Amino acid sequence: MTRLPFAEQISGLGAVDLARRLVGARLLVRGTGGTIIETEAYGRDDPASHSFRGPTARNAAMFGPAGHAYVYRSYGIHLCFNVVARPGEAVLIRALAPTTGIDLMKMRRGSAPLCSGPGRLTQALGIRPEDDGAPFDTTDLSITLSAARPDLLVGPRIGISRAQDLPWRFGLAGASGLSRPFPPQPIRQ
DNA sequence: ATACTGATGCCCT
DNA sequence: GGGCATCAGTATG
Repeated sequence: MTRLPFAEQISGLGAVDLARRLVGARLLVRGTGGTIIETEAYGRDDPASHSFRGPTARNAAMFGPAGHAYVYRSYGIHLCFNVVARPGEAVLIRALAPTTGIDLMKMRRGSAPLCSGPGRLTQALGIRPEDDGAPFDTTDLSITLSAARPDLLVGPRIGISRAQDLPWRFGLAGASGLSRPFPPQPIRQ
């Protein structure tokens, strides 16, 4: 049973919808990976987004094809890994529950936590600057969406100074290994 | 538990 | 020169 290319599965989704869909999906990078448990959406007219001021050399992948990777260096030290949605929109992957290649992740990281936080996750998975702009559905890089729609936690994004009010951070309810706790969730009935 | 600091790349004004 | 979509280490309640 074949499956649609990842780019087609997410075709037309904005960053917020894609961020919600990616929680619970499986991410594999060259033999390491796990279940995505935390994401953040970054929009096109979003003051906290790298795309806010339009295309540059650094953010070019955010304006490239949907369903490709956007990888950038953060604070000069860490890499952060995103999935491109509509033009100028992307989803930051902030945490995984590791399932595959855990020994390799431990060698790269040295100590726990392995994938709790965007910089730790890229180190554990061996993400490289050259992965910027790369497609999924390859032997190096793949995402498998989950059929289930798990309960999500929602909260403000981490580590930004603008648009702090937007509830564009999403987490898998009940997951351990979130990069930070979520605020108390509103009651759903 | 929170608070600060240094490491470092690179786009922005 | 300023400001980060961060982390690890250290210091202090």
